[in-house]
Amino acid sequence: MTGRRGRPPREAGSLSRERILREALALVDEEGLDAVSMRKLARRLGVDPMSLYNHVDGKDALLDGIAEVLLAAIPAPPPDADLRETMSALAHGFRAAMLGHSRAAPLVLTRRLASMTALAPVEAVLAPLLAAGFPPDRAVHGLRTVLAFLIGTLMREVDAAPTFSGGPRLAELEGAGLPAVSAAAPFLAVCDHEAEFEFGLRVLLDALGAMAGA
Amino acid sequence: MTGRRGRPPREAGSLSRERILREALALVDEEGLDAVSMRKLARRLGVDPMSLYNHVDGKDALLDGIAEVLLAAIPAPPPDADLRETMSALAHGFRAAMLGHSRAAPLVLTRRLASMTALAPVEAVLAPLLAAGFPPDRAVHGLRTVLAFLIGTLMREVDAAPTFSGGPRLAELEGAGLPAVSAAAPFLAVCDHEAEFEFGLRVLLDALGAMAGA
DNA sequence: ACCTGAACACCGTTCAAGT
DNA sequence: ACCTGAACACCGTTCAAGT
Repeated sequence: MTGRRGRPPREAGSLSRERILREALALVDEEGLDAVSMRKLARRLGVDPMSLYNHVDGKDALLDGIAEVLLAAIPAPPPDADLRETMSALAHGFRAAMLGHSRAAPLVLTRRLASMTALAPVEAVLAPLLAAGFPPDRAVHGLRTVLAFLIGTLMREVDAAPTFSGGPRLAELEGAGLPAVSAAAPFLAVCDHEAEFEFGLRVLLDALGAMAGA
Repeated sequence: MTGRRGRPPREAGSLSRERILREALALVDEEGLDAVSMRKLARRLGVDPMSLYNHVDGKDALLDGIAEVLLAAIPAPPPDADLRETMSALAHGFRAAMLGHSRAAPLVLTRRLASMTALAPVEAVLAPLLAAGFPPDRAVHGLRTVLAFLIGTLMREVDAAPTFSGGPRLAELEGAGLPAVSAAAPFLAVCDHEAEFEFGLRVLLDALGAMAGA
């Protein structure tokens, strides 16, 4: 922990939306989403809580701003790649961006974003689908299916969704009429996120590839 | 008179975990998750805020309790159905349970549950997979893939995830280097949740069926 | 244009006291 | 065993006042 608490009046250009968002993301990374408050963030910035409102529209807008920072970290796919490579690159880029800030990821995965920066990845997905011959309605269909998978999978990786890991003990299960659960218990106890992700992605990209033919 | 000792003119029966959870769910249904507070809930129940703590372990446990109520509403699948029918019935039951309380659904979709009631649906999914010949590790694989899809899809239906509906106006898109987005704009503007759900589910159940053969 | 501090209307939870 | 109210340490945000 670096000692950036008690701050003298000025330092490297005082407040700005960018500096606020960067500090907010650092706060989420360190202490989690529940720890975010306008007052605590202001304290970290050495500033009165109300000063934040000159650059950010309130707490909800602040959280949206953090989500946009995460989304902006998704790299653009190589422009010469085919449909499958493009989709795969974007999916992996999305995943890497979320896992790089796993405590902030739920902001992207659970909030409705209406900003322009949210549209850049959408463009990057739709463009190759249209180029592959998908009519626009089915391209949107494909986009949404892949996105639902990504959101659901990442929600689990990011610890916000159930894995059934350290749950109840095995002994209770057998006596409780849960034979299948107890038979699979050792595999419920661990989760290879990487493998789960690759498996699901392959299934979906195969299905998209088959649709592209028709 | 009514069996219980004289008590201030409150509604029938005093406090109980069950009554608290029912009222909490009603509060979420009416005002949304953000409106839930221990104090407001107590007010609705005509009770001191601190009385709730005799039946519930705090706000987080209260929210977990609401999630369990939702999960308990998933009907058991018909016992004589085959793999595909069983999985389909459970998926539809899960969806119906979430859509029946869409503002509370994020509690199920985003929180890690470690309770026994969360395991009943898991048992119901694993049992037919094992019966169909899946080894336990691959059955868990299948469970998790379907669950990720359900969570991602329902998160969108429940309004917690992006649909790209009422976003920026079309005119801005063309000038912003988003040709694919603007070409698909009319389809991004609407979302047939039912059709999206059925499409994705079919893709996954087909893949599971193919795996069952091998 | 930006920053500040007091003030308002809330929170979740601890604790000591009541029945 | 259950319920209560005061108290503590917080919130997000409005507003009037400062520079």
